[in-house]
This record gives sequence, structure tokens and C-alpha cells, in this order.
Amino acid sequence: MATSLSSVIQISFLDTKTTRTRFSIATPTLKSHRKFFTTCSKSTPDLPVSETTPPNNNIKNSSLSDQLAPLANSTLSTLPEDQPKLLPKPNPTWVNPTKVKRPMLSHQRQKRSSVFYNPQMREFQHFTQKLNNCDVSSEAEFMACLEEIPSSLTRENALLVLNSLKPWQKTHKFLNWIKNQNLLPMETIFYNVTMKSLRFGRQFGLIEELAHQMIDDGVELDNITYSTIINCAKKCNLFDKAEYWFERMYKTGLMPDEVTFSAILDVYAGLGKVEEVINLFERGRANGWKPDAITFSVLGKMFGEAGDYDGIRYVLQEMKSLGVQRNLVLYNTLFEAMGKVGKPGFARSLFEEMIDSGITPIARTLTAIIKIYGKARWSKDALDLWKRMKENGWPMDFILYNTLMNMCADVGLVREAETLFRDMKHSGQCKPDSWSYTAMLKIYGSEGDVDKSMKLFEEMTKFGIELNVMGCTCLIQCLGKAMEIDALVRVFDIYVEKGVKPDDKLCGCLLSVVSLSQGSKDQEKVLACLQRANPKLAAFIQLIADEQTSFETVKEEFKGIMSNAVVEVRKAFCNCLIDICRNKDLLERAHDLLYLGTLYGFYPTLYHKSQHEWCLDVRTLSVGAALTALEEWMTTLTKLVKREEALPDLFLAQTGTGAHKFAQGLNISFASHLRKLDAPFRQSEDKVGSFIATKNDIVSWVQSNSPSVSIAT
DNA sequence: ATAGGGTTAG
Repeated sequence: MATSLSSVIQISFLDTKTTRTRFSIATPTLKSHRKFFTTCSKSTPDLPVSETTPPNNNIKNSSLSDQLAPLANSTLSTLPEDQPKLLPKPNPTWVNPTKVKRPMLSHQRQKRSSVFYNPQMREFQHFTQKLNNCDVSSEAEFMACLEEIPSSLTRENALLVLNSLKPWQKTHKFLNWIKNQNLLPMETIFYNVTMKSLRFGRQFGLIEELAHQMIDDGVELDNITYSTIINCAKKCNLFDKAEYWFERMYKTGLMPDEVTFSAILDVYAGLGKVEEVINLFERGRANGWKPDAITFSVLGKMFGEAGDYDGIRYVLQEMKSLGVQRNLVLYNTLFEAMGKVGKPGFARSLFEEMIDSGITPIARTLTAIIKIYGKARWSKDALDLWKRMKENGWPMDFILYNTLMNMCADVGLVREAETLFRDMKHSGQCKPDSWSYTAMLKIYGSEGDVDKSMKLFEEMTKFGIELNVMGCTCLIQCLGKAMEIDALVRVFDIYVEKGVKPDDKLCGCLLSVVSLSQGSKDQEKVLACLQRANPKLAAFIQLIADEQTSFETVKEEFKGIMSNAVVEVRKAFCNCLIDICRNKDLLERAHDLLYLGTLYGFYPTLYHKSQHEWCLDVRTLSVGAALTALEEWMTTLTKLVKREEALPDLFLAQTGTGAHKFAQGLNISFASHLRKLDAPFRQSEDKVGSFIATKNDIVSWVQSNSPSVSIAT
């Protein structure tokens, strides 16, 4: 769904009597294609809200989502689909003071109580140090140290100690000690400081326990308590807990301030509840809240994850109109979000805006940009940026080095990658890790450079660099293409011994080597590797090679194997299996497999028709699969001609030019197969990688030549 | 420094 900027941010007035401001964010990821999430601004005299939500004094007893649900439902249902987007502006009346506004969040950030440290501070610092030097696991040692407390404990000293104890176990013990000794009245701040320490240790269970203690003992939970609880839950992936405490806060009548509120938006964003986030955000906005850069960063990340480009633009637009300054983290977040939705041009211009505004990028910023350029194959921009990084002395870290090398792998820059790899080794700060080696293996693998690949592999073994499945796949691919099967088997064995679990991509790679090594004695060796990586797949090869196996059996097993494999490799598996069949001269089986692959949707763009032209697009097929598809097509056309059905004027078969890595040699093999079938297609002169035939060509070919095209059926 | 919120790689 293409969405224009004007539909991203709409302020429209639904009618002239009751002025409403409507902010709408189109979110293409949501089920309904044109669903607008609406909220109403300050002056909302007769919103449906009043009919469907409880009166103001009941708010304390309803959760926020309860309060918001009727609003969302009623406003959505009152908007007709064909509502004009922009109506002429009447004179808006912005404020209607007679109407009760239901606040969403407190505009004032919670004030901190001041803590004055006293002259005993040094003694207590010393005391804390001793506690910190205790063995964490020894309860007795810690308790003994506690006995040496310098003097009676004051509120300030207790806070000093709680703030400085590490790790969380000690903070927790100290809090319990204060409590049990009955030395001081227990204040919220003691719990808050302790919870902060527990949050570092991701101890949500203990945090929740403390919160319940507070409730039982009548200690007030404030915004700082709630935001700490919620953020800890979030860090521990306990989103339901985060939601629970947030709702509890509302139920007890405490308004979140902007910090707690943005934490909650982050929770809903993390849950993928985009609607809820937008609703909450807009409700807050309608109540006059001015979000800060951190909140916008939360929204930006969410839109990135949702693949919502318009949402990202909305963030920038909204910040601009509210006059909220962008900062480095916000930029980083937006660049990372843009990496998820593509958009290299937008990222580039925003990056320049950032530089112009005087913000210096950090390694993380540059990583995000380089990743975007690499993905988009923008090698020139990527290299320009690398040059600028060096000239300006912008900071590098190992992730940035690895990202740069990966970008080189994506766009085929061998020498640049080698330079980066060398730089990294000599930088003194970043040592190449398994990611760096994998990027280099990817490059040498796609170059087919066996010597350099093997040298890297030996280096990895020597330096004890972790071997991972992706590096293994690159090496196997490289060795397979070079038919270095003994080395391949050795490499495979070493990886498996080191605990690398073959994944579907590695199996696909082995499968393609099986098809390449047809007729050689080495095929058995590769099959043995495949047998260890994926026994079912290896067994399936035996099954289809046996001409006695029925179609029904093949279909069942095929279905089982494909549904166990990840989506990305299914077509590749099918292509390789067809190749294997054709290499064994099992044409009928090859056609069965192509049929099954089409049936399960692996080849959705293989055939397409328009009124004047029918196309066979084999660009992402292997050679064997492409030839099978061609035969299938010719058989179908023969039938149609014989039945004298309507045909288009033109027939087009596309193989591509071989730029695609699977399509190497496809064009040549396809042409030779056309000659073998004596099919009337010729290379198109103006469309490279295409073969064309007219209706007349096809009809006369069928008439003169039809028996020869019928395949064994 | 000293009770709370946002951003990393196949």
C-alpha cells in the first residue's frame, strides 16, 4: 500500500459544528489496509467516549487498556471508509473548558527528594568498600562485616551504602538487614535504589517480591518504583508482568509521568502492539503531553520493526512540528529502523542532516548506514563513507569492521575486504572474530578461490576462532564448485566435530554438490555427509532414484521434507532434486518434482500470462528445473494447439543473462535444449536473456513436430 | 556518579 505523506499525518475536521483534530497514522502492517487510529484533541465536545467509558470517578478502578478500548472502538467505527481526507478548515475552537479532560499522564516528572550527605560519609564509604570486598557467596562473612558498621545508621548513610554495593545480592541483603534491624523507617527510596541494583542483575522475581513487601507494609510505590519494575520485566522479556504492573499503577490511581509512560510504550512496542502504542501516544498528545526524544526513539524502533517507513517519517515530522531536538541515539535508532525497511536514499540524506547539525557519528551510527548501503548494493556510497570515516578519524569498532567486510561481500569488493581485514588485524584494538572470518569466507567462496578460503580456514583453526555453520557453508560451496571433494569431506568432518549443527542452508549446499558430482565416484562421499546432516533428505534421494517408487509416496515424503525445511531453502532443495533426477535420466520423476514444487508454491512466478503474451520465467531455477519447466510448457502448448484454444500473439521465455548466481550458464543450456526440442524460439535481440516465438511459430511447430515433444507420461 | 526511560551484525 503506497501511502503519501499527507495521509501519514492528517489533521482534518470532520464537521463544522464539533471541531475535531484527527491524527492518523497509516500502518501498512496491520490487517486492515486503511485503518486509521484516531484520537481527539483537547476540544472534543461530543465524542462517543462519554457514552462508552465510565464516568470520571470510576477511572481508578479500570485499567488503562479498558479505558482506551471503547475509545478506539467507537472512533474507528464512526469513521466511514470513504471519509474525505482533508476538509476545508473551519475556525477551530481549541479549548472547551466546560468539558472534563481525563488525564492520561502527568506532565510533571516526579520530583526527587534531596539527599544530603553528612560528615560520616568517608567512614561509610570505607564500610561499603569492605562489604564489596566480601565473598558474595559467603553469608557469614557478609554478616560479620555488617557488624563493623561505623556508627548508627542514618537515612543518608543507608542510601550511600545501598547505592554503592555491588553486586545485587549485597544490595538486597543490606536492604533486608536495615529492615530486620528496625533501624530506620522504610522509605520508598530504599526500595527504589535496591530495585535498580536488582535490575542490573535481571532479578525480576526479587523485584516483584520487594514490590509486594512494599504493598504489604504500606510503603508507597511511586513512578520511579513502577518504571524500574516495568523496565526490569521488559529486560527479562516478561511483557505480561510489565503490563500487569502498569495497569496496577493506574488502578491505584497513580498517573504515570513521562518516564514511566515511555517505558510502557516500549513494552507495547516490544509486544508488537502497534495499535496500542499509537493509541496511547495519541491520547497522551491529545492531553497536551509533549513527548521527548526518547519517546520518539521508542516509536522509531517500533516502526522499523513493523517495516513501516511512513511511521519513521511520521516520527521525524512530528518531532519537527513539536520542536523536539534530535539527538545521536534517536538518529541511531532511526538508521537501524531504516535498515529494516530499506530506503538507502532516505538514510543518506538524514545522515547528512545529522552531520550538518553538528552531531558526530559513533561506530554504531556508521554500522547502521553501511549495512543499509550494503543491502541496497550501493557500493559507491559505501566506499565514499568508508573514505570519509578514515579522513575524519571517526571511531571504528569490531562490529563496524565486520559490517564493512560484509558489505564488501554483498557487493563483491574483494580487495577492499582484504584491506579491511588487514587493517583490523593491525588496529590493535579489534581482533578479527568468527564474523570477520565468515565475511572473508563468503567473499572467497563466491570468487571460487579455494586456496585463499582454505588458508583462512587453517588460520581460524590455528587462532581458535569459533567455527560456525555459515562459514562452513561458504567453504563447502567453494570446495564443491571446485570439485575438491576430499577437502570438502575433511572440512565438514572438522566442523561437525567442533559441534557445528548443519542447518538447512548447509544441507542445500551439500545437496547441490551431490547434483554436481553426478557420475563421479565422489558422489558417495558427499552423500555420506548429507546422510549425517539430514538423513531424511539423503533417504529421499534414494527413494526418487528408485523407479518403482509411486508418485503418492514421493509426494508424501516430499511434503514431509519441505515442511521441515525453512522457507528460504525449499525452492533450492526442489531445484537440486530435479537436477539430480535429470542427471540420472529420470525425466518423469523430474517432472513430478517440478509439479510438486509448483503445487506447494515454490515457483509462484514461473508462468504468467497477459492478453498478448505468455511468459515462462525460469530465472531463479536451476538448469535441470528450467529445462523441465520448458518441456512442461511445450507439452501444454501442444495440447492447447491441438484443442484449438485461444492463444496470445507472443510467447516469451526468460532465462536472464547469468548475473544471478544460480543462473550461470542457464542461458546457454536453455538455448541448447531449445535446439534439441527443435522448439521455434529465438534469442530476442532487444531483450537480453529472453527467447521469443510467435503464435504462428508455435502452431506450425506443433503441426509438423508434435510427437517429438510429448514426454514420457 | 550516587532512586526511573531509548539504539548493534549473517
